Amino acid sequence: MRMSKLVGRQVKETPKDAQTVSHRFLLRGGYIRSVSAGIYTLLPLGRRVVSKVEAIIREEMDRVDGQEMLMPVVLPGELWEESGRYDTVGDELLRFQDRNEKAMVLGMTHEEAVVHMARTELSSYKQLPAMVYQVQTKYRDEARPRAGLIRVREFTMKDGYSFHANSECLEAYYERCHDAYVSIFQRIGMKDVQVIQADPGMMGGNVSHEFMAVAECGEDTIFLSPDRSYRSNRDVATTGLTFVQEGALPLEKVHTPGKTSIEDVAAFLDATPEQTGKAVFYTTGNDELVFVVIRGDLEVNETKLRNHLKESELRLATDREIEDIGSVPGYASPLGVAAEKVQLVFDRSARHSSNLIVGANEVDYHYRNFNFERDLAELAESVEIVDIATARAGDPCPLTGEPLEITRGIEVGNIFQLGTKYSAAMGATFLDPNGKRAPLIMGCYGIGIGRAMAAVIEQSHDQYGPIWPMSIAPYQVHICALNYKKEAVRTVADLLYAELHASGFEVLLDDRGEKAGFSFADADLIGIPLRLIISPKTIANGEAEFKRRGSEGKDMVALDAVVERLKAELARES
RNA sequence: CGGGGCGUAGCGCAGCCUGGUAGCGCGACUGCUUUGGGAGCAGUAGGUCGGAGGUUCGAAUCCUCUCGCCCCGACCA
Repeated sequence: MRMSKLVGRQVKETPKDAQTVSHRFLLRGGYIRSVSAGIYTLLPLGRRVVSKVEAIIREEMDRVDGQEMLMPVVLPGELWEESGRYDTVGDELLRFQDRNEKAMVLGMTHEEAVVHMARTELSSYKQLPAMVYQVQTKYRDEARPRAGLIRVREFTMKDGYSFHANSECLEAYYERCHDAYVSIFQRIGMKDVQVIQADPGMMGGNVSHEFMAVAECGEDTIFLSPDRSYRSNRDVATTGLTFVQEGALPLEKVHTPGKTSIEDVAAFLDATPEQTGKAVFYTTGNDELVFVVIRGDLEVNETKLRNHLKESELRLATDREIEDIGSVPGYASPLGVAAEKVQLVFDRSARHSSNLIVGANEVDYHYRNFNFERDLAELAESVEIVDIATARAGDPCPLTGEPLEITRGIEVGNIFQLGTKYSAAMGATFLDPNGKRAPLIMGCYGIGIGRAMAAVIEQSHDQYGPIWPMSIAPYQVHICALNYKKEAVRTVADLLYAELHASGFEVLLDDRGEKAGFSFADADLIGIPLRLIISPKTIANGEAEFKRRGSEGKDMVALDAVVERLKAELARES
């Protein structure tokens, strides 16, 4: 490609709307342009990078027996009603009506569509397992798009769906897909991708993993053990915390005037927050009250609680609601709680700690020395004890006991063992060898392609621009022809350009005749890995200067050795 | 959806407080010179000041409403 004809200019000044590194460089390098909040046009350079990412993904998906297909972006609402998600998914699902006032949606993921296909195409165990995938536009009406391609409304995703006759088959295939993902992210040049346990969320299912590109600007918080053997999303992270267990002291009611917060009570009674039990009330979507007890220094993790209760809606209860069940806000107590009016949930921290300070369910009073075993013996059967605490940096790792570290990550891929959630709801069944009908067992596998491109830049750049891995660079070689308007330079540059083309290289030729600094700065901003500089000086010696993007060194190469040299450089990459 | 910020030429901004009919840098176009880290000179084109309403003799500037964009948070396969 000749740069004089390349659509998409490089911009010197940083657009004020761009904050993150990848956003700035994608904009400035002429890779993308914003059309509306979270909606982008891919310029030719950006399209080339994305095509390469897609090609690698296709190869790896085909290698695990995936079959590429293509489903529609616009889907009938009734399909989403069948799965139940028409109502359960929030406003991210863009709903609209067609001219006949029929409810339609823009696909934000394609479980419904793929099950619609599967229930007519997959009817026998002999066809299983099967995996189909597509590279397709998704639309999610995000409340707040941000950070360029990291969080957008319209985006391209590779989504794959597997179908199995039994869960062993799903689990085995899930592993294969996991490995394919590891290899995809390696091949597109990501330097640090952590596979972590995740919360399946609205997708449903039990097992799910997220592929996180470690980056400062990431939106997700990841917990890691120092040796990386434990890796988890904040939503599911657990800890190896131990709890103080000593002999139970006598229960003692104490006057604590006006002390309603954990900090105040602890300070007033000369104790630490770890020696207290905190009462937190939630209200479910059905207006039922949940009474959570957790050690005072810990915070409730609402995602864990939501999963435990199998409630999609959960909010903090109002004082009024707390009073309605006979509890006293600020002094609520597990002791004497109206167990028939409220679901009592004990975090393991409160269950396994002894002699806690808890509310007395009476204004201005607390109890010392609450012990679950002794004081709630009669409820021991009915009270659920679970881990619903938010993990903290520095908490012991559940596997190694080492302090957990926290880092930020960009979710570039995720995989789920869906099970039969969609197939059962939508009647996608197959006949097993005994002629028995059963719902298909499913897995699904996604990669955000634009996001992956942005994540690579986050992990591979310098102050001047991206440093593309060879595997996804828009071009492999960038020729800066200085003084291109001089015939001698033009002749050599054009010849080299043609020669490299003939040898199979992807080449960008800067034939604009700009000043050296201008040309170099644009080359840095584009970030192509191999650079050749041709100028009156170099051709006088029959040479070109070779430089690798992102490294300091440069050297002179004889013009007739250039192809060979570049081939060697290319080989070094793979 | 809560909080904050910003909308003036393709991009980055000044002007607004204290109303008087729009400017700077970069970019674009033409010509000449220049050519190894974002060149110089001369010239040209380009803006209903996000939109609507109001106050005023007069509004980019003051008031009201509205739309859009960015950031933080909530939310988020």
